Amino acid sequence: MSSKNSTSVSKQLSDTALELIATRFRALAEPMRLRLLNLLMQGEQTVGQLVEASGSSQANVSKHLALLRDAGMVGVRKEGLSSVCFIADPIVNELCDMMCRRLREEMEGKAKSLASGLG
Amino acid sequence: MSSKNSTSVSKQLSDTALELIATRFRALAEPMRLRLLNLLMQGEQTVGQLVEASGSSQANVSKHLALLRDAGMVGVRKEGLSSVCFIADPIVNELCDMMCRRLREEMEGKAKSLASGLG
DNA sequence: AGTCTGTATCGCCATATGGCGATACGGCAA
DNA sequence: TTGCCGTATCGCCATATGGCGATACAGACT
Repeated sequence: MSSKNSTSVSKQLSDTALELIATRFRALAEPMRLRLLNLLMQGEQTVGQLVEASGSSQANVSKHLALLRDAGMVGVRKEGLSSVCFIADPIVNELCDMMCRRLREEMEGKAKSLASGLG
Repeated sequence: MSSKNSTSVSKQLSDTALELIATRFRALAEPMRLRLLNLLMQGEQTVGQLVEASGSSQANVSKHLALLRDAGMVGVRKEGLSSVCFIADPIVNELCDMMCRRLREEMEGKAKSLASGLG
């Protein structure tokens, strides 16, 4: 029980844990990667499809996908010549949904205070 | 209904929405900021306390806190000479808890497969 | 074999960002 | 007023990273 992670009230995180968490969040911290994930939420897609749908270059999409793959968020399955990508970690959906919901609430709040504070 | 946002099954996100989401995630994508948030999860703290507890410089802590404040995640209340900081958005706890849980599962899985795959 | 297609990777550049020391600001004390 | 304390901000540097074009690679087709 001498672990530094006291599971009682305060859960202090170790440096390495912080790095790991930060890395995961960093994977979600780029609009293009979020776009790719958002596209993949609609179902599996080949890299080529993602390139076309995202409007970005093939090189960039490939690079972003590699990062998402390294982060364990996206999986890849070969199918003929193509690489079929899919969301490998359901936490992606949860995190994005949560963040979207929060943003929506916030925007509604802002709109309301704007409307009431116009005078 | 010719909008690119087909509201049926798939929820396509606009560019600005993606930017906003990415910005929020980016605020969580740095170990030092995660450390500050982790410290604040134990309760309100002055900037000075955070400087000491984090082991970072006063300038850096201040800069990170400013970013977290801009992201709406941390609030500040003046108390005498000091600035007392607190977590302003409960989503911080949810997101971090979720991510920590996920990492723990993952590490346990890795340990298990490592143990069984040693041969 | 050669060729084409789909992806991955490389080199480069521009920008963004973290950390540092120094300094400025704002409020309290004497 | 002067001086001190707690924070915020500035300038600088080093690194990391996104986007781009070019290229390498791997598998399928002829």
